[in-house]
Amino acid sequence: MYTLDQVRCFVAVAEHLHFGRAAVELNMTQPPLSRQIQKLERHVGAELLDRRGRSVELTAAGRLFLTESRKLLGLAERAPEGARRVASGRRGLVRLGFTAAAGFGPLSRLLSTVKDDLPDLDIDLVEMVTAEQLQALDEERIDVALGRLHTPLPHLQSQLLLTERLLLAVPADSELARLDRELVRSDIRGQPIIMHSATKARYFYDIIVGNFEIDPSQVRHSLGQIMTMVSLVAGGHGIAFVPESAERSRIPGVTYLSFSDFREDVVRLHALWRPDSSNPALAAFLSTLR
Amino acid sequence: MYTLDQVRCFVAVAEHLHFGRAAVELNMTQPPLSRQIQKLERHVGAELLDRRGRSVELTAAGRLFLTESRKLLGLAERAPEGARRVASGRRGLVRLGFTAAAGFGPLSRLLSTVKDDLPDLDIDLVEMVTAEQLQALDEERIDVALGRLHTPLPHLQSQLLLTERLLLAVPADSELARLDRELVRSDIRGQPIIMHSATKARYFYDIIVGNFEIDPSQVRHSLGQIMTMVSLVAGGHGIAFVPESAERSRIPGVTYLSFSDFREDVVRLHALWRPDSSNPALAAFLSTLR
DNA sequence: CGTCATTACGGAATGCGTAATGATA
DNA sequence: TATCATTACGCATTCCGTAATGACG
Repeated sequence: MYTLDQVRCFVAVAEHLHFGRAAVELNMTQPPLSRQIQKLERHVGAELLDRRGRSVELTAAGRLFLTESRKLLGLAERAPEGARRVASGRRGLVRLGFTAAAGFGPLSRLLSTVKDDLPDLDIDLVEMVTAEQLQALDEERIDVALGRLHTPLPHLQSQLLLTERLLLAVPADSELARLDRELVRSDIRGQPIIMHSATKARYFYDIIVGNFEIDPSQVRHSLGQIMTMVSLVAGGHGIAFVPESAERSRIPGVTYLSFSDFREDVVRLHALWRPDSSNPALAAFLSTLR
Repeated sequence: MYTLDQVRCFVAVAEHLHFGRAAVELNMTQPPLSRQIQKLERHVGAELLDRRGRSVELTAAGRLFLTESRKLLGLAERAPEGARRVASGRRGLVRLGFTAAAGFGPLSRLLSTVKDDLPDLDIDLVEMVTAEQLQALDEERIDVALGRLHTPLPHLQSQLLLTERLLLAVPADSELARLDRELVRSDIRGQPIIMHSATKARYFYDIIVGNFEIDPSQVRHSLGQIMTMVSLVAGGHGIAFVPESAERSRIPGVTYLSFSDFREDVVRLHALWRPDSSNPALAAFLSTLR
C-alpha cells in the first residue's frame, strides 16, 4: 500500500508542476521526491505525471487521482481532530436526565452554557423523576441526572447546582391569593392540598412534612410530577408546595406565594453521575458546571 | 503524518479486539503491530484503544476514528483503480465528430459496440460536416471524426469504417418514383437537383460530377448537410444524391432509388484521428473499431 | 550550455521478528 | 500461573541527502 506522504508529494508536484519547487515546499530535495512519485505510480499502476522534456504535466489518470488525493488528505487530516475532540470530551454525547421542575430554571441556563463552551457536545434530554433517574444512572441509560437528594449516595458523585426556597402555588382567584401579602405557615390550615407522593417524590414529601403541619384530611391528591401538580392548582383543585423554579413555568391562573416565617433555601438541586463513567464527554460536561 | 498501513493495523485490531488475531490477519507478529498502533495514537493525539486488563476495547475516540479509517481505506483502495481505468482508456471521454448522414447507419452500431466493450467510456457527440471536423481535429476540440475523405491526410490516421452505394432520393410522388424500376444515369437528365456544396461537401460533389452528367441549370440549391437535402426532397423541391445510410432516416415522402449502371460502393466513411493524441481513452475507443 | 529530472551511493532512521518483561485475572 | 500486550535488541530494509548522469531546449 502506498503512503499518505507519497500522496502529499504527488499533490505538491501536481500543484507546482515542478519537482524542484514542490520539493522546497515539502522540505526535501528533488531525488527522494522523484522516487516517492515513482513508487506511488508503481503502486497505483498508472503514470500520473507526464514528464516529457522540460515541463511536467498531469496525465488524464493523474487528474483523476489528484482529486481523489485531495479527498484522501482532507479526510486524513480531519479524522484525528475529530478523535481528539471526542477524547477530550469536547465532542460527544451526554444523556441527561432531569425533572420537569428543573427544566424551567437551571436546565435552560445550563444548556446555554454548555452550547457556548462545547458547541459540538450533543445532549440527550430525558425527563424523569428522581427515583427513575437513579435507576437509569445505575443501568447507564443516562450519564448525568439533575435530581433532588437528601443524602449523598455511595456509588455516585454529585454537585450542588442550585438552592431555592419552597413556595406555595395557589389558584389566582383563591382567597389566599387575595390576601395580597406573604403567608405564614399557619395560613395553610384547612386548605385543600395537592401533595407530593411519599414514594415518587420523597424529597419534597420529607421537606414538607418536616416543616409544615399537614392534616391528612387536607390532602386531595398525591403526585410525583411537580408540573402536574401546578396544573391541578391552576384548575382550582387545591394548593401545592413547589420550588421557586416552578414559577417560571408560566402556567396561567396560578399565583406563587412565599412564607415570611420559612425563607430558608431548603430545596436543593444536584447533578449526579457515576464516577466510573467511560464517557469522556461527561468529564467535559461536568467541567462546565463549575 | 501517519501511514495507511497504521490505519489498516488499527482497523484490524478494532475488528478483532485482539492484537494476536489481528497480527495473524496482517501477516505480522504482535510487537510491531503494537508499536504501529502506539505510533498512530501518538500522531492522532488520542487513545483509540482501551487495553485494560485482558480485553481490548475501543474508546469513544476510537469508535469515531474507526469509521473515518474505513472511509479512508476505501478511498485509498478505489483511487488507484479509477486512475488505472483512465490510464488504460477504459474510462474517460472521447469527443466524436460525425456527419448527420453517418448518424443513421454506422454511428448507432458503433455506439452500441462501445457501450458494451467500454461501459465507463463517455462519448461526446458533435455533429459537423467533414470540413469542420478536420479543423476541430486540428484544434483538438474533438478526438476522432467520422468523415468522408478522398485522400489520406498526412497528419491524421484513418480507418475505413463503411463503403456504400450512392442512391438517388426523390419525392415519393414524383415521376421518377412512379417508374417503379431501377434507374440508369441518364434518367436524371433535366431533373431539378439539390446539389452538394463544392466547398462544404466536397467529397460528394467530386463523386457526383465525376460520375454523372449534371447540367448547371438543373441545380436548384447547394448545401453541405445531407439531411437538409433530404428534407428538401421530401418537400418536393428536387432530387438529391445521398449515401445508402441516409435511407434509414425515415423521413416521410422520400423514395430512394438505385442505379443499375452505377452500383459501385463509392461512398466511404472513415474514422479519423490524430496519432499524437494524448487522450488514453482514444486508443481504447479505436481498438473497438476493429 | 543551462536547467531539470533521474540514477548512484553512503549513512541514518525506521520496521520487522525473536526474546524478555510486565500486567492482569 | 497462564495469557496477552508491551519493551529490548539485532538485523534487514527503506529513505534521505549529496554527487553524478541524462535529457531536453
